[in-house]
Amino acid sequence: MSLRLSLLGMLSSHSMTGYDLKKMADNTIAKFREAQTSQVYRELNYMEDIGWLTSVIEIQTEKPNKRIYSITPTGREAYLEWLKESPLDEEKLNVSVFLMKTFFAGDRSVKENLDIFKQFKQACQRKLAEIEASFRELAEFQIKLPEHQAHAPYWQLTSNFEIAFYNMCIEWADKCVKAIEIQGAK
Amino acid sequence: MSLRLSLLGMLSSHSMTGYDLKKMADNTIAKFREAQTSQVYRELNYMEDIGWLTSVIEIQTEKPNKRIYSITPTGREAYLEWLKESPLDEEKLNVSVFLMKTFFAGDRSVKENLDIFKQFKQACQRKLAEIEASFRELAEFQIKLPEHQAHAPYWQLTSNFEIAFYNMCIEWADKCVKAIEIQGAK
DNA sequence: TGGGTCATGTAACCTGTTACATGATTAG
DNA sequence: CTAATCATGTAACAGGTTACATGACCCA
Repeated sequence: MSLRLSLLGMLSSHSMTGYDLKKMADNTIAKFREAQTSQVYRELNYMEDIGWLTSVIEIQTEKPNKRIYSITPTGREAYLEWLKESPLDEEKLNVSVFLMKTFFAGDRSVKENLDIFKQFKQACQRKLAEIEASFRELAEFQIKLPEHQAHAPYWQLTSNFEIAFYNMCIEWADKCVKAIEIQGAK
Repeated sequence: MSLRLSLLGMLSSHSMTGYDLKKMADNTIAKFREAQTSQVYRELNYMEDIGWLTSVIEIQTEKPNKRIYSITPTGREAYLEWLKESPLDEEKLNVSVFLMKTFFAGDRSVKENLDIFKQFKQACQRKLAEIEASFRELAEFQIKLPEHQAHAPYWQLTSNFEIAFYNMCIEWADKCVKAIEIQGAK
């Protein structure tokens, strides 16, 4: 789903071939979501079927012909709607999807971006609170299963990771807000 | 795959039903990998087919009968092999798989754990170096596509995230090593 | 002469998700 | 009376991965 929308996002600034999209994805969003060639072509077919894209074949003599995809108004609408969704509208806080959207955030207004990053921060703070709660649950679980003693210290390490992760996200979100404010002031 | 191995890991300390496994997964590894009931049963069937598990039906009168799964020696071997693999043996550094394994790290020796966490740290350091390289690639990409000016500051934010993430991982790995050393000294 | 780039895709498979189905007991 | 708990699963679908197939041109 999010690969689909990312391809759409790339096509929203340029018409391109599947081949170009694959290369662009490798250079940009690959860290959050890899794009297999086969999946790229499948998604393009699908989006053409549902009317988000149209394609034209360009005949070349020295090189293989290429099929150039362009976004349609319906496609652009779908893309902007996806971008607009805040991390709270999505069923759960999915950080890698959030990062993919950040990659396309230039297609949102500065105000929208400020709001979204602030919401993201709050969502992370709530996550931290949840982790504390599940910490207690895990402790109860440990009491019920005393034979798991050897495992307990490592369970703690995974909880520590989560806490460090969301704290990092919060700090990052703060820095993003500042950066966007400076950008917006220009 | 990693859900499969996680279920196997849980069964390696206790024989349990699918229902128990689902509950246990919800209480423990759910943050890294969710387990749908349907998938749990499918994986159990599959692992029984390939000889990693056996099952016995326990007839109950007041409650529905239950099918209790037990790990076989082949299954235990497969589990320990999976656990032993360092983050470098796996094709790519997958942090959430690493965390799942951390959850089961009590089934590895203290020495193995120390090695693995040190290797994890090194892998993260290498990732940081890669990010710097891809930073430059992204910059080139921007030069080629000057119309992407509005996007550039947000691309920067995603790179910042990655850097913060791997730095956090490195710090966490250091703390883990210290914690394991203290634990091992007992 | 061998590997990289350009350019398209198909087929099969694996994993994960959603929705559906059943039914008794027990606690509030 | 109603919701939760115990306990099992199937079917269909969606999304991502792996492997395969083709073929010309260009550069070292």
